[in-house]
Amino acid sequence: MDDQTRMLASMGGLGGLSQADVGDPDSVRKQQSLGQPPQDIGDILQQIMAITDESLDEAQARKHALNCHRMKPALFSVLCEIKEKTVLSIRGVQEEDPPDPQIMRLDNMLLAEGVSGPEKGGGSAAAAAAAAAAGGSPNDGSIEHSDYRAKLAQIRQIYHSELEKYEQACSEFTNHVMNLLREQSRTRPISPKEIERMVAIIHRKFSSIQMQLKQSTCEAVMILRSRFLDARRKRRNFNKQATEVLNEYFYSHLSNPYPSEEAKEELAKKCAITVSQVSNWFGNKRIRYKKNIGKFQEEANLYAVKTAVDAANVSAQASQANSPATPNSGLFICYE
DNA sequence: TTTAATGATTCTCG
DNA sequence: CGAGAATCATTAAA
Repeated sequence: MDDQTRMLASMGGLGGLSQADVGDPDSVRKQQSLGQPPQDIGDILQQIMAITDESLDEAQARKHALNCHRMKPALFSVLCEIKEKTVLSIRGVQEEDPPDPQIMRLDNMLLAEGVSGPEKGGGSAAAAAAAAAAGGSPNDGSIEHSDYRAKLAQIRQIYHSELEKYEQACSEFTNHVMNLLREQSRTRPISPKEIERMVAIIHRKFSSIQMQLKQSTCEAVMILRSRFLDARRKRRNFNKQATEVLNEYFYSHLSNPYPSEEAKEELAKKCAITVSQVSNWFGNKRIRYKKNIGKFQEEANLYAVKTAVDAANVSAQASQANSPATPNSGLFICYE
């Protein structure tokens, strides 16, 4: 066997031109058409069993001979060309790769929710924006909001770690495949273009995985948001002391029960609720009082007495301590 | 279980 | 944008 024959033999699998093919076409047809798998596997096993150190050495030697052969580059380039031409016809199907509108939408949403994009800062800013949009001053540090933020942060963290994992796996896999192909390109006609295409295919696959990740993250955020909104609807009655403070203010300003922004803030602080809750309370109270003054008369009297008593106490204390009168308590309570 | 009370939301209007 | 009004949804009382 001279070098050229041997070379052809070793390339046989790919080019479809093995000695067996040339020498005995019938045998191939027999194997392919009727298909006798048991025999095939048996053959293969036998071949594997027959591998010896010498045969491995021989294969290595053949490989080396092939690599060094002066005709190799020319032959490979021709084979690559042929391959390229046959592949070209198939390629058109999966060629187009425009920026997916779906993935853009997901990206935008993740960015808006502060999941992707700049780290911590962006996230809390978005949460703060959500809090502000929910109505109320930005420092409404209610439990739900911090809870929401915490959950969002958790989602963000998972998202980032997963994304990183996928990216790492993708680059690892790509490297692996590229190395493999480069290695094989020494014994098989593989053009750089083909490697490039392979890499592109891998990236497409991984980006589809990434899209799934983004999608599920979006879903998680949506669920969190809806739960958050629901949670806001779940109300808890204010504690007794808070209601008392609010009622006191209301009935002692009955002629003009519209607390200023500062007064609201003060009340909010006293009652351990938010300013918007104070606003809600006064809105509700005003309308409900107006609707049925009779029903609230008892309450009104009660608080009037209370503030009157308080005022009396305060003034008594004040006169006792000989200190200036307190500025703002029950001054226009004239209940008898 | 029904009902009243109550905090929150949503809408319109000035 | 804030107030009023209607309404929703939950809680507490009956």
